Amino acid sequence: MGSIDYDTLAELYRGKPPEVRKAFDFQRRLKGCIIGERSFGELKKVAGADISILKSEKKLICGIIVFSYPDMTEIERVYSEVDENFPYIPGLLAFREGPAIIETYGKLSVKPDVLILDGQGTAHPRGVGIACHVGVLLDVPAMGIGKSRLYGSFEEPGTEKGAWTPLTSREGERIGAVLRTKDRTKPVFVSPGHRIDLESALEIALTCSRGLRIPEPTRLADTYVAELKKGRK
DNA sequence: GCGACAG
DNA sequence: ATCTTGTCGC
Repeated sequence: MGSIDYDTLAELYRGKPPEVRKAFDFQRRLKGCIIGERSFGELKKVAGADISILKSEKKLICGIIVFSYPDMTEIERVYSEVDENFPYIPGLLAFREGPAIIETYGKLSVKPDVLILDGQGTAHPRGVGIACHVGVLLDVPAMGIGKSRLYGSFEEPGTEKGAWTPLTSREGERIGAVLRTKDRTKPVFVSPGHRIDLESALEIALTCSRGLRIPEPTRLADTYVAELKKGRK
């Protein structure tokens, strides 16, 4: 693993007014730890994570569900409630949701081969979206599937399921892809997080999309945390 | 200075 | 993320 230490992270999260400059420094260091190649064998388990917010309690509810791949049969689901101590700032989403996801991941008795996160991986202004951030800190293969664009330019992909176009950074680098997961619906934004390449991420995203726009892992994790939230109200 | 801006 | 009614399509 790289040289990222939790003390720096914990210190950062404690900052009352968000210390954006320190977050940027952290992302710069984290970027050097990202492995952009596929480093896992046969894909047998995938997991999806999502967050919902308990505004009154100032807490985040995180849920993670592990599925067998490619049949998408649920294997395990866990959740946790964590204090909300960082605001939502575009480009710094991982500092808000990352701690909850990391804590919840630790509760899994079955670890997935790939973790799918709601949001971007390398398709980020500094190349370190939440999928990279969480993937590196947990040292687990991770990828991001976002419902909308954060960074990068692209051409609209074809309208048929499976069609995709590259997401390009300002410097001309291919940082992700815009993928049509369902015919004639808004495409999703796929990008590598850690220990995976774009081609593998695209294949996984498409295989997990069972006729719906949002791939099963994150889609079901979303309904899971929504139910947990409802039950707490 | 003026937009853009994951969840 | 969250708020929030009806409504269009399979």
